[in-house]
Amino acid sequence: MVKHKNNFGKTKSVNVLKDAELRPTRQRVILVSNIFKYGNRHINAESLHKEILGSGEQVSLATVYNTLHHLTNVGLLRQVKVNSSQNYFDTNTTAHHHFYDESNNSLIDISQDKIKVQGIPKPPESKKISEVEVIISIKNI
Amino acid sequence: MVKHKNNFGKTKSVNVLKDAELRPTRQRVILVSNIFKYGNRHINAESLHKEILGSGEQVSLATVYNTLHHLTNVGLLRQVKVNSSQNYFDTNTTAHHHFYDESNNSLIDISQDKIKVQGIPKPPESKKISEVEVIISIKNI
DNA sequence: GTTAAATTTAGAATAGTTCTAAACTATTTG
DNA sequence: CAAATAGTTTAGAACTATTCTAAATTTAAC
Repeated sequence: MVKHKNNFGKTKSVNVLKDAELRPTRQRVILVSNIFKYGNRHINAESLHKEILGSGEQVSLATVYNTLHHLTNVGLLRQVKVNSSQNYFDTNTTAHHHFYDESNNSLIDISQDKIKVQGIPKPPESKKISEVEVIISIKNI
Repeated sequence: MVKHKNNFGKTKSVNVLKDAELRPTRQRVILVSNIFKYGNRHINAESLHKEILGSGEQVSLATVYNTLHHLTNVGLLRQVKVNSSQNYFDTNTTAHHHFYDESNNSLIDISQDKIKVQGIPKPPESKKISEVEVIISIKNI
């Protein structure tokens, strides 16, 4: 897969963090730059941590977890509901769906307008719907 | 919630196991009886284990895990893909969908004929679809 | 610059699950 | 039906992903 490196440098990362009312610490700036440097991605904590160490920067794994959760709380990331042992965070926070490849635990986006879900029932009393997600599991033929 | 106890005694459990080419050991018979005694359920290993110990029977946790996986492999159970820390096994193996209650990690079945998913895209080259699942996350108002 | 508050960190703790290898049980064979 | 063998169970160790803790550090405000 070809990844396009976007313009997501230090200044932009600092602004993103400030807008989210998160202090732009050295670690968070590194994390935000890496997370949003490419187009939409599906990230898990361990591999993001390795990626950052690999680029010569130092951020602890605990901070990676903390930051992923902070970014999720402010709506910059979204957790994907797949039954992998690891937690996946998606940089695409707009409504969309996923192929989930069971053979290598990878996710592929499916745009919202491709798939129509009809007949969503009313949620139970005193509950509201927070998200509708279609997961299409795939495996090798 | 009211649970209806069905007729799923020892003989029936033994037959279910034999049909699945699993040896009907004491432990497996206990497990199968408990799993299928009520209507459709969403089970996780820890609580099934507690339930069995509570009824005065002895089965190790390792055997609970082993048996849940065996039953899944032969198609008697199905794993549900929600992003809880625990793995859920569903006794309803027919195609259907779920409400996932984020407030208490519980699942509610939605029958297949209620929800229509249209426009499922073709899977990538040399992959095939193994399952299409709609997860409607709900939370307290 | 000083201070107060927020953040980071290493490592411990936790939770859920899988692994291991010895003991046991079910089935097959003679 | 006894012995052989193949499959199963088990306790506990190991493992993996994640969260917690509390001390050290950094940031932001004054």
